Amino acid sequence: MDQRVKKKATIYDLSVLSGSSPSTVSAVLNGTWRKRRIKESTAQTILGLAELHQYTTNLQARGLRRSRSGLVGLMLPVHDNRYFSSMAQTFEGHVRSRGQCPVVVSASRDPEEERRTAETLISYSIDQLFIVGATDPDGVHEVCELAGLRHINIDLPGTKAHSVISDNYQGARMLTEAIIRRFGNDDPLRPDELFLFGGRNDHASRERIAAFHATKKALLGADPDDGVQSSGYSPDITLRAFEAFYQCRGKLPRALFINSSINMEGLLRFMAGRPAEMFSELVVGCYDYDPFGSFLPFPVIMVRQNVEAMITKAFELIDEPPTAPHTFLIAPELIQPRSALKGPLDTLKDIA
Amino acid sequence: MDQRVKKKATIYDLSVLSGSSPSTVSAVLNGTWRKRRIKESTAQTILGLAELHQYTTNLQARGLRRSRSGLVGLMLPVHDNRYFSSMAQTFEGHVRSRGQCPVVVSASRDPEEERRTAETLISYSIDQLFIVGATDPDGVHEVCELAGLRHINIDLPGTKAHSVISDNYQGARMLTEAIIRRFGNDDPLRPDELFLFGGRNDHASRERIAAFHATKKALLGADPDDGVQSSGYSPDITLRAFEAFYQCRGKLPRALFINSSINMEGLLRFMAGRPAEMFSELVVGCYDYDPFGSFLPFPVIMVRQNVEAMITKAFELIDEPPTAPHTFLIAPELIQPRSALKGPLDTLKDIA
DNA sequence: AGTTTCTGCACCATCGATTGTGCAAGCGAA
DNA sequence: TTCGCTTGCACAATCGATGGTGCAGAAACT
Repeated sequence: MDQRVKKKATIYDLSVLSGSSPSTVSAVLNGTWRKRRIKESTAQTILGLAELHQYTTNLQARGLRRSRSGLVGLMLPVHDNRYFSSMAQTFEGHVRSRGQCPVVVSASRDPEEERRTAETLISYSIDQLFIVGATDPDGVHEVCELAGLRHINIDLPGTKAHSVISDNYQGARMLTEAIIRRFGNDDPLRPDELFLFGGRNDHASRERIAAFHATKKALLGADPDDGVQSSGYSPDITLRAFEAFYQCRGKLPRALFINSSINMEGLLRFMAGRPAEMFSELVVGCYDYDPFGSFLPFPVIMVRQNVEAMITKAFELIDEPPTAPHTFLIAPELIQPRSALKGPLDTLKDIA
Repeated sequence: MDQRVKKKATIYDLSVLSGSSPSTVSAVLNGTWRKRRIKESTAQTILGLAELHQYTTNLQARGLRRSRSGLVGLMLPVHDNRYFSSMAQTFEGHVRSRGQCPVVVSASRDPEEERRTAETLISYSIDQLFIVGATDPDGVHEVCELAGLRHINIDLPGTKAHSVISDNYQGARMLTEAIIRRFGNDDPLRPDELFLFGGRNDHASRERIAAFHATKKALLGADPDDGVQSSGYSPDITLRAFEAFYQCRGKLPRALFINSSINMEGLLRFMAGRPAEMFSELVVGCYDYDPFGSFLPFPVIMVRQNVEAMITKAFELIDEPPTAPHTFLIAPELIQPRSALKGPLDTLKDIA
């Protein structure tokens, strides 16, 4: 009875021990026993035995029978980033509070990997899939659709399922404006002194770049065409973009719009080894919030996407009866330099 | 045939279509068909049909039968932190390269939650569990042991299973030394000017604190008893510790040893709203690495734990036949201020 | 021709839980 | 006493894949 590594108890074991049938045991243990008119005392007996023998449901068996698993998937581009990891943290909280089990995986922004990952999750009969920042949301949709899996896009929109995304245009507008206004009237920013680094050809980048251009034009009167240096979502490519810029012009712009914290890491790589004074006059706007990024030696204005609101909205939508795909915008928030905001961790129990 | 949301094809469907038995189909699809002496041509037929009908294995069914799932679990304290999220990123790479599916979940440093989480994962018949930074590793061990689940501790050691952890003592020694040496001989640091913030009563904190004391004593000749302000792993408690300290002494210490990046966020919260000049002379050592943290306006010396080495070692150990529990130390690395290091993301394909 | 050895596959029990259905015993009413 | 209803549960099919075993027919050998 107390041997190490004993087999786990099953409903059949409890059935023998209790003298009831497996189906009765099953009903008692999964809570449907009142509906099946099982006597209270029978239920108590079985529950007692279950406790005693440390019974736990084999969720694979249940999943096989019910053809759902109780697993809820979150597919991220990458883990190693405060934006996405706070997404994971928030997501977990929601899933847990629904009594399900979160499964967080990353797919490296690779369309092929994204589809494979979705397929794997489907093979485990996950109940729902939240697709965050996918490079090819519609490709993933295809896979989910075939399997009849409820899914929703977050952060980057698709055309075939609901999407909940940051209001990138407004966010970028606010950010560009804040960067420009940061310079006083005595020495105002010139249009050719503000550059955008990062981004690629995705919806978020396009919106941000459009807002960047429009706001520059509106506030600075002009907007030279070369104001944007695409460099994907890679620190190293961004580093090279900065190096190329620097080589070419002999200096950095006075002000930068950086498309994401990942690109911001490219700026850090550029800064490493160069004198701090080189950057003392710099003003940076970054479309993402990172508490440490907010305290760099130069002013960094950041945009915090409202992760909590996005996840909440996504959970609402995913449960609703399906309608024509729609994209929901969630307003992000402008964060002044030197701000240390609370995050999902702050809701955890504090233990000193 | 092309209806939306058709049921997924099973081996039975393919069995009918191909005229072979389900077991033959199964063998062909899971690759054991040569061992079962299935004719090449039969196999090809079935593979062709599988392709045609987009067959994918129902992994819950397989898992039920084989009583393993192909899932490998990683249990983190929290997601929203560069140390743990880089752990997740690295872990994923390893699991994927073994053809299994990573499942990353967090358990909030709550012993109860840790055990529940382990139990849930066990109910899904995960194959292995990597337990990172658990508050009660031995409690989790108990649960795993009962289920015969292979598991290993990372970051915080347990006494009942192998552990792979950072060499906290050496790391803290290096860090303390680097902080002290940062001050020149003309205005050397006094013992009562260096304080440690953060940490609680766990193995890592104890080791670090011990090394902190020892190194202070060795290099500064003395070590007043009140040099340590425990504040758990919570930004807010750390904030309050700084506020209390400041209230009491009217200033911050000249030098700080901060126990983790989470505690470091407490310092950020303290900085927010206070003038930057207040911190211009500060020297900080932080036991954790965060690229943005490395570029704060004052020198921040960081310790980077070798996540890749830890995970690699853990994978080696978890596959080995079990022996008496042993703790393996992995040397961390001292990172000079203003360093932007490569991380797990840099191994991904760069797409501009 | 008779016997042994391969080939190539089918059969069937099994993993553990779920759920539609059936049915006996008990009870009240007619 | 008989009919009908309720109570309390057991039976058995099912989810999809796996793998041990057995067996017919062909090939090889004596």
